[in-house]
Amino acid sequence: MFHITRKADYAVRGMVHLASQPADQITLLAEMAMKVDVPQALMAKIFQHLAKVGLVRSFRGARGGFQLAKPPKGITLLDIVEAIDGPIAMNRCIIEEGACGRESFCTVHPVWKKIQGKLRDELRRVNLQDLATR
Amino acid sequence: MFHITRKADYAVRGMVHLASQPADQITLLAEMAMKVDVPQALMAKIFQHLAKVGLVRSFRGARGGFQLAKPPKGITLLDIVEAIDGPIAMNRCIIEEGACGRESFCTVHPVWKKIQGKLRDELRRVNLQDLATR
DNA sequence: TTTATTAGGACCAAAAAGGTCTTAATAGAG
DNA sequence: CTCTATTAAGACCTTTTTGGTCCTAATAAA
Repeated sequence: MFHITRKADYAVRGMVHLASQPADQITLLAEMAMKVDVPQALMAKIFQHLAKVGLVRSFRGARGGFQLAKPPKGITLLDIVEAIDGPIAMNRCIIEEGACGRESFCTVHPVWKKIQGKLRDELRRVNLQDLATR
Repeated sequence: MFHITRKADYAVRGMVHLASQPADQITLLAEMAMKVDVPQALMAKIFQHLAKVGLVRSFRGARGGFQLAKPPKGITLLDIVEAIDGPIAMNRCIIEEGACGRESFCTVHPVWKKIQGKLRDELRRVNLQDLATR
């Protein structure tokens, strides 16, 4: 239908929550999941991945949890959404090189490309500081 | 992953093809499907639907086929994509009213709304005349 | 009446989305 | 050193969506 996935939405929710906490605080997965209304096991998956790509830091063991890896201002909606959903593309043909075979003459191709550029720009313009509720 | 569906892509291809033909010509489904490299049975489904929503006219029986229902300039990418994929929405919460329960306080909600507005504007800005190869 | 062609709907397979569960690793507290 | 709290990793599952086929009916022209 054309929208970000629920996982990406959940990721954004969680990140906004982290951004709303004191910068050096380590937040429990359980608490975060509960606060933003996401199944904890799924939130775990999502944040494991965000940790792997370097958007958050994770700490294991007792007193463990998550915190932002950068100041909120340095993390954009685009970062989060693409970390979870993969690169934003208006159409398959833009990412899967040669998957279409019509690029050479297709008049729509460059249009998709341009629009997707603008969309990414918009998402890049919004950062976690803008979204934090503190 | 965040892109229009293949059906929407196929629809656009077909519509561009129609726009590239003389205005009053009736184009065979089989020809159109072949020319733009789409399975004919699927193309049939897609154009049946485009006919139902009034973007194309269809003619049954011998010498039947399809033609645009309006001048190419009056049909936009947004028209076609939304006819097939449904309304464009950055996030579920924007269309499925009350499906989220967080709208009242969610700081991201209005952001999704704004960005999706811009995206729709961009898609509305491109019409079939721009895309026709004639 | 025959033939060409779209309409409609049932049906199906593959992929993606959304989510759970189990086990391992690890860090801190006693 | 051991126990406990907590994330990591990955297997696994269910539901929904996507992409597609096929058959039968309607219809228009020759």
